[in-house]
Amino acid sequence: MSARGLGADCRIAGALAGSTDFPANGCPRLGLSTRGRRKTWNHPGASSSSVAASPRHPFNHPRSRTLVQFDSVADILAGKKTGQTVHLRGWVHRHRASGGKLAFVVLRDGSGTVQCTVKGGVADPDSLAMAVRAKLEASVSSLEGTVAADERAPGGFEVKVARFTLHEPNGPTGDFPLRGEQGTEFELDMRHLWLRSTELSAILRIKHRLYKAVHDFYDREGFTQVDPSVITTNACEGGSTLFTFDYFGQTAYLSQSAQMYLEGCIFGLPKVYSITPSFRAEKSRTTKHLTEFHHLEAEYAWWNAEDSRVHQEKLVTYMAQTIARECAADLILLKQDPARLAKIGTFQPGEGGEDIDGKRFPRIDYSQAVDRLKQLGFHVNYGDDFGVPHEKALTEGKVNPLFICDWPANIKAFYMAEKPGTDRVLCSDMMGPDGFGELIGGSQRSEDVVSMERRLLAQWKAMAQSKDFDDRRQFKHEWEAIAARLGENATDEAIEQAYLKPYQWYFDLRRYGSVPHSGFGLGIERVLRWFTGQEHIRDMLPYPRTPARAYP
RNA sequence: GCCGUCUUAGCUUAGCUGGUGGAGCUUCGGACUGUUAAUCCGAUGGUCGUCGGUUCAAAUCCGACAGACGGCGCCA
Repeated sequence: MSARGLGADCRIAGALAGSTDFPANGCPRLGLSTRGRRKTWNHPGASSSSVAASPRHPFNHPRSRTLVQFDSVADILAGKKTGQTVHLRGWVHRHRASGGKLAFVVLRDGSGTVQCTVKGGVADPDSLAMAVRAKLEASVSSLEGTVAADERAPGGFEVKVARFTLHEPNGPTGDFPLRGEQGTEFELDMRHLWLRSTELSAILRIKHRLYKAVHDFYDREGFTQVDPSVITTNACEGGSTLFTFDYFGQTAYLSQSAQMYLEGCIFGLPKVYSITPSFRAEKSRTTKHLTEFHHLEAEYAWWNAEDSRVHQEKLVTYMAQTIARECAADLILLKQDPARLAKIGTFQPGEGGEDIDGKRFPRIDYSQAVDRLKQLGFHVNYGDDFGVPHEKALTEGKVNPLFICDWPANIKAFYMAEKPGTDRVLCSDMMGPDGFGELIGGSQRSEDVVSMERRLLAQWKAMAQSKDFDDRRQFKHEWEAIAARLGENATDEAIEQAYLKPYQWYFDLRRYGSVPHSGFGLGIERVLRWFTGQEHIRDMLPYPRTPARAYP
């Protein structure tokens, strides 16, 4: 988050700006009916209002006297508590003291911030002394006071405090390290404390809604969520570098994709999806790469590549519409216009999409994309992969993402289905607008074992001629390792067969009851970055992992 | 892996053609019963990333190294 230039007021944790998610009366999930005859946990008739009627009402248990019912700042700011006595707890968000006889403590409780005025004569002397010396970000375990509307208070309401207690299990709270202007490096070193910022809180709340939207969508679409393992002995796809580790004496990898495991699931459950961490060991230094990211992957029996695209645009549209509707306040806090997201998935004249059922992302064939880039003055030839400048040129200023379809087989993975009579494969990359990058990579999967084995070997052996030194070294290393294992039997053909051996379980899926099928992988953090319009993908997670950072 | 930028007090930074390093915030002390990132007065705080070189003299010029950040490639 490049928050440079923002005032400290915007920077340290705080107001959640209109969230309606916070339990209105403490903890309704533990709500007990105080009136019902059946005094059971999770009584279906238990309503929070029955507890709220008495703000000091302890949980309905004779030994729970210490559990005072706490009020929420959000309710105070909504005017629901005016004139009432409230009990609050939270953190010191701002602190202003004057003369040892008056202190303003702006309290943050996760639902918002409110000014609490601690005055001599109103508060008892111990409370006043504690409030005067309270440090920024100290925790307030108990604050009791009366709510009043007051124009002098930010937000229009303040709490006139009678009792104020700090929670200091390790002695007086020290000086909070984050304040005012901060550099990127310092923010990242202090990530565990920086997580209290309003922006990160807003982003993580939006991410939560995004996950919920995904699960709602797939539930409605009849999909089953499955849990493929993140530990794998398959160095699948080849392309990306994997993190390796010792798994009880054998080399194992942190998975970079659940795809192959999902493919194995569709024969019992024809439509499956998963959300798993995926790991990439490349030293990518960009604003859209993480070494650990969250991967939404889905796989479906009987669907072809275009069926898959229709599904993908439906998913992404649902995500965008849901976030636009449910997270408007957090989007505004992040200086984003919810209307921008609301437009995603709607027909936009001039973007090249067809106006079928009013919602459709444009598609462009790979060779059309090459022609278009040539018109724009790029030096690209049929067969080339696209780089960032090409992607930007094709997506600049658009509302909807763009599908680039049916790429040449030799620059795509071996498992993609060949397009009959061409040198291409049935696949598409969904490119986010304005260079937000590849959001989805998807394809129809090949069912042809001979073709997949041929392409797998061809891509492996091509590494020997690669321009990249690491590729050549890796090929040599792998080849020699297999040869050494085979000993006297190490003919070229035997080595190649040995290389293919780990994939045999995957090819079995084609040998026994194969079906045409398709699937895709979506980078949750990439989509979230696009939705929240943030500069860097690392702020899409609480503890981002990049090549230079695994702490805190 | 390649390319670029940066590294000065706890934090954010100024420091031109080399001549004994300035500020804001924090912290500490003082004043203050209506502040809004409180304000006002005073004080503390710096082997200028590390090592080496040029020079009478280096934060400043040169080199190497380290770390961070960013761009490319790879991808989600």
